[in-house]
Amino acid sequence: MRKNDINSIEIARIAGVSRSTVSRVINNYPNVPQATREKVMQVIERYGYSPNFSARIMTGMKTLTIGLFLISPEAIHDTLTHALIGDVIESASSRGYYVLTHIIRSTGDTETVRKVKDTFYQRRIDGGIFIGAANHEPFIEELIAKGFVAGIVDQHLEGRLEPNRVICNFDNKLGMKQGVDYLVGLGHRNIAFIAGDPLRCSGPERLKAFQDAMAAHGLKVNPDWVLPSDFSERSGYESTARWLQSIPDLPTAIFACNDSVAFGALRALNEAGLRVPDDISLMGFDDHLLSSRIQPALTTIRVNFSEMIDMLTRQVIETIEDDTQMFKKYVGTAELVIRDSCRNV
Amino acid sequence: MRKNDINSIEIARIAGVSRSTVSRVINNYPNVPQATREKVMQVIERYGYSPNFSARIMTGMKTLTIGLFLISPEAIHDTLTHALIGDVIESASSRGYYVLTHIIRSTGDTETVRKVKDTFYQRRIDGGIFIGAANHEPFIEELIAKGFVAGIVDQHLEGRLEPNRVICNFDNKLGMKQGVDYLVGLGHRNIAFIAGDPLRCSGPERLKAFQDAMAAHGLKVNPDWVLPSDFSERSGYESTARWLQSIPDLPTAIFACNDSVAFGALRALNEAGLRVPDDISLMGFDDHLLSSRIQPALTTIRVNFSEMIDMLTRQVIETIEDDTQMFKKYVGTAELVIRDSCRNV
DNA sequence: CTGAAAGCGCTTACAG
DNA sequence: CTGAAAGCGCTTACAG
Repeated sequence: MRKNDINSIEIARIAGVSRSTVSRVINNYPNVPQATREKVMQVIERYGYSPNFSARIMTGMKTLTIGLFLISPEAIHDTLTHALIGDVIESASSRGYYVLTHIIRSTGDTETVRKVKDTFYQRRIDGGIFIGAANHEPFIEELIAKGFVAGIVDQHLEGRLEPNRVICNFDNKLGMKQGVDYLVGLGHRNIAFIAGDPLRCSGPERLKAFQDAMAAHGLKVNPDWVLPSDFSERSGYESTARWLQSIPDLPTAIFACNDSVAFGALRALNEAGLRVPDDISLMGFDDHLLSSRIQPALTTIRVNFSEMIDMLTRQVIETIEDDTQMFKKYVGTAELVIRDSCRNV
Repeated sequence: MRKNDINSIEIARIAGVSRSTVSRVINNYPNVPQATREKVMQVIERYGYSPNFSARIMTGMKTLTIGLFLISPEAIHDTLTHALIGDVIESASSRGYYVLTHIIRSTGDTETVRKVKDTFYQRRIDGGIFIGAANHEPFIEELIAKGFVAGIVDQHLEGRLEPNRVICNFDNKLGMKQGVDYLVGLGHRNIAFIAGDPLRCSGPERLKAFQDAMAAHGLKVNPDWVLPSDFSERSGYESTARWLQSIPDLPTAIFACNDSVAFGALRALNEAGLRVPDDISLMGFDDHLLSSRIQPALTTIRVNFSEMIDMLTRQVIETIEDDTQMFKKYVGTAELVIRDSCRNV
């Protein structure tokens, strides 16, 4: 394309000052007399001049851009993920920031990881937000160690309290407790659990919280009733289908680590001729956008994603703009939402 | 933050060549002997060097980034819009491109428009995609006139066939015809229409297509039965509610310009004690993600948004990479999807 | 208060 | 095949 119409040298010449002064005006330096400022501003306005972005970055200025990196092996067709992206953009835009988004198919692909790291090293962004990463993801830790600000959804690393690490977590403990209390209150004693990705923070955390909540009622968890998944609908379906073929007797309820997995489990149950909640109760976690719309409407634990993402984005930006900030962690709320997928036994 | 660890001068020194040669290696120039290339590459690998992004841009290189600009007065909480954003990111990521997203609340805000234009002028992006713009949006036309490549969803401007203009449209004519044919086939003669935003391309286009399709059956459109909207659910609700209070008698069916508007109309109808489809039939356009899930499931015209967006993104990137490309326009498909919201009369 | 100059890190004709 | 040098457009100590 063509180069910028006009540069600061031209503006300086026309306004009858030096480039230094033009720069001072643009950057609102205090030591410029009002008269000079106005004179320069007029020329700037007249010619529609705006300083070259790359040139400014090379001198060390901020980019007013944050990166958004989605780690997802599959194409992103999940409405919840879409909403998260939208929330980050919404939140950043409202603060005058751009969002540079990229999907990371696999963190094992060195080429991709290199490109993402370069985004930071080359200062295309002032900071980044990571969604879907493993609890311990080496390249993210490397970036944090180098001092870049990183916002991470769903992470818990003991003792890592760097000021440039911004965390936002789910209240898995509270959520699981509410869910289990509710199921037990309905008379359930035999409850299966579909666990999430063991590498992600909420995978083991939700499982542990489930076990603890069960134990609080003096109930123990049958190891054969803990199924694996990776938080995806597909894995929920496959895992449940396989499990149904292998077990001698059924629990009265299934608690899924999230709603997507519950959707998959529901499908597998239906295909096996089991009806929810008549034959078996099903409980989710997250309150996915579709949870109120499926048949039967899913009883679940509501997480306020919009609020969490907005908070995370806001704090990432604050940390970028003020490097005296401390380590920050936000924990979202968890609230039982009773619908139609669980019944009395 | 801190500056890049190492620069091309260092690499050159260590490899025992000049910066020119390092640059030639990085950019895969042919005139570098294999031995030299390997020697330099080794040093680059060893030090994890990658050339500074801003510096490269200043010399006129591509940014491998496209802008995505969403024009929307309201906060974006619509799942369809979220999906569109996801599709652009998905499509661009798969081609190695980053997406810089920004929401434009109002094209009347000169400050915002200025910032968006600067994104192009300052070469932060190689091209942009616009969603939700008016059919004729001055600042977009200005960018196209300056030679920037712009991908636009839903635009038709007679005779504007610049090679850097990439268009993707809906087949409004075919869609409306299918919808009207279906309704007429069910016995409907009196059909109301909720029109879309008159400034957007598909607003007047769908209305015209509706009128033409009706005329083809010898039916004329009652002017009192053409309601306004701006394509939003809210406007569909408000417009329908107001209209219901003012009209002496009801049509047997309502054709909404899109599904969001249909959702709003449905709510207004329900609140007025009218049931769909028993008391009145309702038809949408787009096949929104929720259309199959609402009560009653909405009969509508399916548009393959994912495919449209993927095509648009792809062609924008192709146009960026090869400036000998011609003007391109893609028209999506339109297909009747029969569900439960229309009945025989 | 203000200008001349250095510096940011590349790429690309140009000359050899 | 390769290097020295110009150029991209800013900002920011520095000196006055």
